[in-house]
Amino acid sequence: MDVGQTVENGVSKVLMWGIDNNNVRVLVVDDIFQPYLYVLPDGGVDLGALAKSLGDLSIKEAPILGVEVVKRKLFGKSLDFLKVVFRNFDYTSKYVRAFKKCSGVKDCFEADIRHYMRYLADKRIRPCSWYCAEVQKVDTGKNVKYAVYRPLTDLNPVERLDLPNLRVMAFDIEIYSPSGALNPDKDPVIIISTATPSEKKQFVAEDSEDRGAIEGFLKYVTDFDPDVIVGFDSNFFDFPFLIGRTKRLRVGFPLGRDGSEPHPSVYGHISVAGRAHLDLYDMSETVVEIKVKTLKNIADYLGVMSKDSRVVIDYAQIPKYWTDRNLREQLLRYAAQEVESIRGVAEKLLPTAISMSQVSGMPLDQVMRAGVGFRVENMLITEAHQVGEIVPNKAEYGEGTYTGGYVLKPVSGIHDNIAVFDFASMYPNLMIKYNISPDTYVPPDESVSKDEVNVAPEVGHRFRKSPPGFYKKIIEGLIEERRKIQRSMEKLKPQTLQYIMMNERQKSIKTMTNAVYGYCGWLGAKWYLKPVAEGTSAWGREVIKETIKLTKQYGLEVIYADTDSVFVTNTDRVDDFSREVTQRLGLEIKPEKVYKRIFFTEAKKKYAGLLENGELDIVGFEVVRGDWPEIARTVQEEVLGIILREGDLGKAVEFVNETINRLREGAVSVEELVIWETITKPLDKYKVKAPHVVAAKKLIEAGGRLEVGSKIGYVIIKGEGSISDRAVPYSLADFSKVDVNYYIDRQIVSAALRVLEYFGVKESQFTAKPSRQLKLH
DNA sequence: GCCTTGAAGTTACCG
DNA sequence: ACCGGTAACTTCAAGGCG
Repeated sequence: MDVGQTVENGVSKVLMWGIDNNNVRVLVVDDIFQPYLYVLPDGGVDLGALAKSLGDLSIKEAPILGVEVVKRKLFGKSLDFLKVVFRNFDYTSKYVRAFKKCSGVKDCFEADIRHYMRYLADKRIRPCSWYCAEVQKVDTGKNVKYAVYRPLTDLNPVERLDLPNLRVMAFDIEIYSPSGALNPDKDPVIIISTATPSEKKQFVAEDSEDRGAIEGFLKYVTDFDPDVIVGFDSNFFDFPFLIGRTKRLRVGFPLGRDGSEPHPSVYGHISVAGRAHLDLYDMSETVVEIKVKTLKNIADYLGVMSKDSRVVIDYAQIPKYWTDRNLREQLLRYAAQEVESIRGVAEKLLPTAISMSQVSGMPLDQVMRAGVGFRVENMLITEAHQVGEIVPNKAEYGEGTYTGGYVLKPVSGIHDNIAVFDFASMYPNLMIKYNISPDTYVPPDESVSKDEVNVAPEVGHRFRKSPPGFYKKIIEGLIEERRKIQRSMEKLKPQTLQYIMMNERQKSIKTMTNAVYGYCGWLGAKWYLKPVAEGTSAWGREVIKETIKLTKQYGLEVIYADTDSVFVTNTDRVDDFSREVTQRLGLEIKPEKVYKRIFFTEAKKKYAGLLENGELDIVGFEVVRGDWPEIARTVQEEVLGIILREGDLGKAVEFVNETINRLREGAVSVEELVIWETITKPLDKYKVKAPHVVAAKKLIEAGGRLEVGSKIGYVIIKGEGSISDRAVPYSLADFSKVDVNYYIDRQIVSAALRVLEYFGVKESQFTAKPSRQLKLH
């Protein structure tokens, strides 16, 4: 469930926190497994002599236990390495520096893999899974709530689909900060709320005296002894604040199972020993439908809180609600609701996190914070060890970009009865088919006979046909595992926890499989190899272009195509068509869906279609973009609906005009006009005066907080100057200030016309307005 | 100095 | 810190005109 490491008396230890089959919390400590790294010698060096001189560099604090000559592969090439085993992982980088100075040493490898990750990889242990081992009880002499063991055998995987009964606790804090600065040296924690499936608690400060509340919370957590702690933005807010506050008050904060305090860990994550701390904010990144990731939006989307009787209190209002004794009750209710939302969301998203942990091999409390690239990499490292492949060091420079997927310009307008076919997992399957892998790639300077290699079209990269590459093995393994899970799901009842878990697991496997392609073209990847990515996409383009040709030969019209999908006129012979394409191209293509009616503009990657079940599928249009205000998105969605379902142009135009009138009359809320955009870098790094940047600066000036990566919501108000000059954070503007004409011209009409101009509708058909005369104002 | 035009910068989407 | 392809917005600077 959680993994850690420590060095005691110079001995490296791996700590595995878990739950046994009697529901007892256990800590398994392995102090036998020793840290190591690989040294690549220069060619022609006397390995024995080099091994000896490396061994001579041994230092007392971290003795070298052995230097062994081993055969390993680096990018598929078999080479001699020296495996240096030593006792204390704290000295890894010291050894690397010393070894690199040593003559006869070309490079060091795998020195940056954390000890516990190497342990998991070497021992094939996946987090959040069941294992069986013979153990020896360890007497710690301490009064702890868990049993401590030392493994006597390796951990053997157990085929078990169920999860233990995890104790999950949500928490949330409220701060009294009249200045809004949220300074732990000054501002007290007024409310700490917790929620478990069976109990809700609140620890409340006595005015500004919060010591008791914090101590109460600490005692509660220690007594309840949660396995999983969840918060919302807790990595950046709740925990840092609590840590700062307890330091200031000089109270201990031993929240960890081993009595340690929460501490910053990898990927900017706060770690609590023995417990998995999860920040819902990280998990919500997987829910792409939610554009602005607030707790409220996430909870609403997942349907975890009833919308009635909800108390809404703005952050800025908290001090008022706290000071005013009559309002305090409402603040407490608000805080209780927040923590209940967190708990509810956690319940829905925990299966995703657990399955990602199982598949990537990363500990549960890291996996959702780590980027996709690192998850893939971690999975690859695990596999590399099994096939004797050394983990390469990160490339120091990239080779620039390469060409990706092919996109066919759509036939614009309305089409009836269109079938969409797509190649399932096209890139992974191409990697299997042509054995595309970092270890099968043949560099241009290497000569090899023609029939031993697959040659990528257009780009000419060569990959050995055999032996099976490292990627091929992994991808085949993942596909097989996914099939197995899907088969096992047939026997399970939907809605059961097991079914949900299996479903999440197969989805995670699919996600990871598809991410391998992106990974190998990523500059930060240890296995970065441009020809692998470039070759894969080149074969992909060949396949889709061939498919388009075959489609035409089949007498079907191709309306649109993007990367691995084609949109064609529907036929009663869809199955024949799939079979023929599959057979001719050697890659499986499947009918994915049928649109009764579909609409394209001239733009690629944008379409709206009516499915056979009556559902409207909108892709790429402003409707699905979070950086368009709700009012424009709603108008466009309605227009598309009317056009596709009823084909009634007049009605569509009328709807747009009604919305314009509603806006003119002030019958809309400011919320519908807010434009949300991400601040992607520090404000002073922007080269142009963009509206969202100007709005962000105004927010900061007014004392607001905004971090890189978060979204700013702004509206355009009336007045002089450019749009940027008139962009203000929505919290600072009321409806009377809003530039109604901007919203009509640039948002509503623009979004509506994107669709309606294909039916001859002109801008002038929308309620006459003083157009483009900002200058006269 | 004003206006038009196209490039640059920026974001968020698709697969 | 997965990839490239794409649309669309606003700003900004260059070029043309008088």
